Amino acid sequence: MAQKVNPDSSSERRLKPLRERHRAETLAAIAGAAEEVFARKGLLQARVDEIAARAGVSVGTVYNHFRDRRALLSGLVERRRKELARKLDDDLARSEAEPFDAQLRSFTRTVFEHFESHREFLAILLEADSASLARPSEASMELRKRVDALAERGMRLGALRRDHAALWGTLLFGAVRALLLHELRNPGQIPLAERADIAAGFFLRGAGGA
Amino acid sequence: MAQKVNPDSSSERRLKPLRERHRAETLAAIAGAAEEVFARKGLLQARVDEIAARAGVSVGTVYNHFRDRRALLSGLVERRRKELARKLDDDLARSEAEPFDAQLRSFTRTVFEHFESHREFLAILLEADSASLARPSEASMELRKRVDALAERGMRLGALRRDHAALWGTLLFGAVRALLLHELRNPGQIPLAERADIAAGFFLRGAGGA
Amino acid sequence: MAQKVNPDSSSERRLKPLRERHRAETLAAIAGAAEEVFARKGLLQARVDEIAARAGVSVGTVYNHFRDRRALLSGLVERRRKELARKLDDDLARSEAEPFDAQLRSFTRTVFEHFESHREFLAILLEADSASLARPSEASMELRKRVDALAERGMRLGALRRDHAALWGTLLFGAVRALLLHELRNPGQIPLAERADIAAGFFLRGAGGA
Amino acid sequence: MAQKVNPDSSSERRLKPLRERHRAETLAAIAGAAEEVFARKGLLQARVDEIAARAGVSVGTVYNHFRDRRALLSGLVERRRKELARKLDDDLARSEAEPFDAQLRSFTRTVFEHFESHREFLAILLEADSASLARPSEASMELRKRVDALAERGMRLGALRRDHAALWGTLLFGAVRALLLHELRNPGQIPLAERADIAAGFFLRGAGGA
DNA sequence: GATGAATGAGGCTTCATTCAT
DNA sequence: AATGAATGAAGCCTCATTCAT
Repeated sequence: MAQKVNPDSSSERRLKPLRERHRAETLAAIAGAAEEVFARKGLLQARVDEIAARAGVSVGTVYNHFRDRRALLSGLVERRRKELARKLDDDLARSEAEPFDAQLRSFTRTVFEHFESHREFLAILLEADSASLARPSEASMELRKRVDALAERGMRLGALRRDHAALWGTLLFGAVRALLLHELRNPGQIPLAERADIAAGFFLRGAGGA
Repeated sequence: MAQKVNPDSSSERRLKPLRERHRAETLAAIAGAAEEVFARKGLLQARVDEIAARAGVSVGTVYNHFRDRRALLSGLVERRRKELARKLDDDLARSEAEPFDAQLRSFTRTVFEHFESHREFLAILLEADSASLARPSEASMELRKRVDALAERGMRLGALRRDHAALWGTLLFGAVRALLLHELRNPGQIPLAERADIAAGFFLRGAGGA
Repeated sequence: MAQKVNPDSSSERRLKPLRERHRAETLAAIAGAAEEVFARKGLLQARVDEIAARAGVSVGTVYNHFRDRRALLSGLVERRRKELARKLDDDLARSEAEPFDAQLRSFTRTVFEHFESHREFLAILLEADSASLARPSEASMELRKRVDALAERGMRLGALRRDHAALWGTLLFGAVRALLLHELRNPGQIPLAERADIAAGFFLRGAGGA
Repeated sequence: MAQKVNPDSSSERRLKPLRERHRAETLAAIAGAAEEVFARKGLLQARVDEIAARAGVSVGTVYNHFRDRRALLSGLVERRRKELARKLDDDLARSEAEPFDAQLRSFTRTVFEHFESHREFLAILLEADSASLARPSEASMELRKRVDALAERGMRLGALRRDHAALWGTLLFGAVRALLLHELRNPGQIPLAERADIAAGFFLRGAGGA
């Protein structure tokens, strides 16, 4: 393959990506550290300089990447939520043809898996969600859209009743959240796969008798 | 026997109760103000100064009644939780003989009513609940006991399945919480009584189709 | 003996002394508590309300007896110093005819005995002495007068040199103070009587060889 | 070997030392200001704000260098004590071969000189010494070691009696302290050199007659 | 860009003192 | 004269943010 190289710009070409790569690495380090510190200390007590220290950079560097503390936090939250949103989109697309029951289980499973890999940060998401009652974030809305879309499918397929259409999303979310909290407080008690099934089963059939 | 009552000494007798009454009033004023300010500004941003000002007392007075900011907040939360716990006890006692379905509706109704009368403070309870993931408060445990007791009754009456006995409490709580959040974000959309019925219905039967 | 009693005023006569006696008791209780608390917590950290509590009275009562915190403290110090001054006066008068050597030992012994009976408060006196470098208190001057009078006697009797007349008082005080401090830090190591002798001996002859 | 020195990179090399130098200057400014303010206002009344202002820095900067007010104060005291300890070590080494009489005078002279150059801070040292009766600081112990070492020499040389070996250090300290206090209250009355001689003379021979 | 010392507004808490009862 | 809740000025300390190097 012929390489079209402009000798003069080659170093420049490489330079930028290099810098960008380095920039990205720094950013990732900060984000990772922030995630950990926010998770460990809580939204209130997490301090910027501790995040910087844990990321192995100076405070100044943190502020070169994020406008302020608020931006750092919300950036993180949004990032994780978008990640989850993407996964859920894949999921919804993949399971389109399956019966609703399977779609629902796939959905809850994806959610539980996502939290499993960022378990530490879970507390933050739960907290942030409650703390900003007034103004649900954009990413939070994005998530809601997926849940609502799933609920809509369920109703279309006749798997969900239509009597409280507007609430199914909220309630599915609530059931998942409750199990996540349970898992946080009683770690390792119920295997992930089962948790997903329980959430889906409860959402569909409730706790009612035989 | 003739009672030798010195009318002047009665003032002495009344002295202590009077002070105590006044002290209690001050306490109530502080608690009320704190509830409002914490609710309006959030757990993070509420300032002791502002609470004192709104209560019409000086900062020092706040600290005469609460060791520190933390104690003020947790005191409030505990107080409200205990209040609710008491109401739920009454409720459980009153509805003992009724069918489980009715007991459950009564229970959820009491919870919604409680939050309705302290709507401003609701955000705090929800927040505080998540924020203290590690160490659920005593009062929080008290509430859980009531939910678990109700679930136990349900299972005894054959109204609830036994397959996930340990989770029913958590899930009922989750459903109620979800509807509370929905109400907070869409105020006045669903009447209280109906909310209670929806929560109970969903818990028993899920969202699954006809 | 005929008692000349005015029947109308008799109750009044007894009343006043009674009240005064009671007043004196309260005062003593406060002073005692203050002495203890100042000694235990230090001049800086001793709090008025703790003193009141330990005296078994309310804060208000403390302020009925002392203008302010400063007056309470200096009152105490002055009181103890005056007590010591009185004892030293007795001492000086009693030992007037004895040889200087004996007078000196008697003097130091009285000082050590005084501190022995208020050991806890000793730290305060030492502290207060240094702390108020600028303005030695009136009572402090009173004490100095006694020491200086003793030194003057010593010189008159030819027992003390005259080369540094103005300093003997200071140096005697210094020697006594040093031994008091030693005792505080190594309690019970040297019996009181010996301490007095050591101080007197050192003051007269120094530490120099045979 | 040719040294490839990039002049531009030298600035990088100098960067850290420069900052460190500046940091050290700030520290010195704070320490100096603290010394002055503590001396002028007293251990009790000196405020951190004022120290910062006088040092020409913000409060925060003070706290970047000292954990808290207590650390600031004890840091200062320790620093001065260590300084004196070093001087005394030099002194003890230098005068080793001289007769004890001369060693002693050299010792006291060094102490008086030290206080002369930090006269303002003297009050603090005297105060701090009494205030911390319970727990003599490390540096305070260091000083005691020097005095005790000197006393030990004196006894070895037969210049000091052995009857109260353990007390000579304490008593020498006491004599010096007494003269310092005298100087503070009657400034300029006795020249420094003479003060040192008086202290030494008194310690060796006492105040006793011809 | 990275660094990290400096900044200083902002919040919490204390505690001597007052005063209505 | 005693009480003790209320007062609020005063201090300490934190920590997000800036900026000179």
